[in-house]
Amino acid sequence: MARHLITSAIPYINGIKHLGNLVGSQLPADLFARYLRGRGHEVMFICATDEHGTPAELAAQKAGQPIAEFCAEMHAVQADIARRFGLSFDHFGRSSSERNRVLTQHFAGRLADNGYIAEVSEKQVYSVDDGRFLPDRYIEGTCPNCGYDKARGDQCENCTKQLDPTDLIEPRSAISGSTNLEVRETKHLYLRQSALKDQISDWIDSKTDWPILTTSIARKWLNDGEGLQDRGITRDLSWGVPVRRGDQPWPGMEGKVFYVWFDAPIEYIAATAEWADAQGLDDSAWRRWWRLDQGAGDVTYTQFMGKDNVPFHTLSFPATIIGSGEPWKMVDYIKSFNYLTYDGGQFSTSQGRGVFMDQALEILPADYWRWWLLSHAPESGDSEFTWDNFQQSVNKDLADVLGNFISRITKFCRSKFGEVVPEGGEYGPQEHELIEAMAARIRAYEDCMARMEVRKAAAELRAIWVLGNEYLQAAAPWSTFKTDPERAAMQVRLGLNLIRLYAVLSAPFIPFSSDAMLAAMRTGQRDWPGDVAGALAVLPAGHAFTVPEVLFAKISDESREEWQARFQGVRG
RNA sequence: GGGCCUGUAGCUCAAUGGUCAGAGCAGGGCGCUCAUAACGCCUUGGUUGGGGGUUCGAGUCCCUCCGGGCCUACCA
Repeated sequence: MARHLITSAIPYINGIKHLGNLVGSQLPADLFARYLRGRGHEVMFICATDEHGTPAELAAQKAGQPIAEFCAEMHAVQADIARRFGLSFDHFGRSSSERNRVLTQHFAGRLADNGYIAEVSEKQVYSVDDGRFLPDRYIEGTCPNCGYDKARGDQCENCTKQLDPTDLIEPRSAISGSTNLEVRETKHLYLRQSALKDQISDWIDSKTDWPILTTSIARKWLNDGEGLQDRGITRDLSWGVPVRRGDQPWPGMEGKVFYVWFDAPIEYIAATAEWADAQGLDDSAWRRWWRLDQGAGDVTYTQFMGKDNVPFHTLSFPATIIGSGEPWKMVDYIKSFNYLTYDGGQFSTSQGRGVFMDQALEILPADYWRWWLLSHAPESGDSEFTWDNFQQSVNKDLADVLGNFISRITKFCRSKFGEVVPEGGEYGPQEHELIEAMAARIRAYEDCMARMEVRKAAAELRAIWVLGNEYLQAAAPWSTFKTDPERAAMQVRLGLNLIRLYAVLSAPFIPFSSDAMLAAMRTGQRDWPGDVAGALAVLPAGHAFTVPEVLFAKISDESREEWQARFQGVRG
């Protein structure tokens, strides 16, 4: 039994996430966590909401709520949706927690003590009417290059030219439209990543088994231009972790907060502490996951994230940890994902394009989404969601291959033997062949899971389901029943046991259906099958079961067309 | 502009430089009748984006051209 720490990139607080966000981090992390738990390992699966930053403040403002209230509400909403998607976090924390405030300030203090913090004075655009400094992209104006009148301060979306806010002609606040802008001097703390570059670079080089997507992004940032640059870790905002040097004030930094990307990864640690608090445990309970000097030496730590998060997890956060000089657990494996696109374009939170998590659950059970998303996870490149493909895959895999298998065996049993596992008969060559084939498939499935090859794991699981149909076809209990009822009984008994086995094996992908299958078989025995023959004898003759309702209703053409139309345009 | 990823059957994807480039779906044929008109078996289908090169051997390595995507450091 091993100990696995798993974190999913923490979703931003400003709204309900779409399916692209889900498949890029939380869902595969959940798959992995459920699998490892199923294998009997000790798992700590952590997620949280990422609550700081300008977009959160603006979203709250737009909603007409105080920021703290807005975040509390949105956190509850996201937590509820996550639960309904079956995301099995041990704790779903909040980056605005007291635990994170203390830890973030602690790390900053340690970094300063070790000489990895620089104070830098810089000039930034201040909007007098908004009463706030504006990040570059919140300044709009006319592009000096192409004349586009909605160019942003960081880049013109029309001609793609990189811009500085001061390049813009007639600049205005993207928040209020105010042109009452001025350049003000402000002081910020910078994390001296450049001083840690060699250590980070060596560390990345040691990770030879990481996905290319992960290491290539890291190397690009390490080696591009003049190499890894220092990064500002404070902002002039009111909502965030107040800048302090450990538990001491930080002279000259009054009224400023830490940059959201500085405190967000620290929340992985803080959320584990929040978990301990919620469980009524003391600090040693979470430190044994995070401190190498307090029991985390045998922990394997895996992070899941979309590719846009990779620089922060391969560079900034490691810089924070290394720079602290303290023995914190660092990540062992980073599984990163490309993007899921929607019907040829991008999912877009701002434009409401695509399917959002709450909407997805309104129209179909979570397992439908889980299965499709995971079996089409964007691992080697971006992958595309289309309603046609979704309907076809889900109907074929879940309804026809798995669901119908369960129907045919349970209903056949009921009609010939009643709702009880029948007695009699002994295995012949077909059964031994099945067991052998099953064992090989399960091993392949385990290998894929261990390597976090999500799509391949899904394909193996599906092949395992197919074995059941192949067996039934070959064994044909409906024929043997006529001449050799005992043999038919043995075949049906094996078929019923396959359902339980499938429930156990499928649980990481489709946990709700897995529960329904076990409930129908009236068993709670969900041990991972070490010995396949034994696993197929768990339900003994005489064991009562219930023929389940249709587990996976098919998606009709009418529904598909309706949803296709509904989600084409703007959310609403 | 620079960098990275990607291009394989109608579709979605596999393939440590080494048998005849493989699966699933879709298409075609046959079988079965327990089952959600489901399942099983067989089968059609590819000049691996184009062109050069290295090699005994290239989907895989190199060069070049074409197409798609992403990143480029103050959104997170």
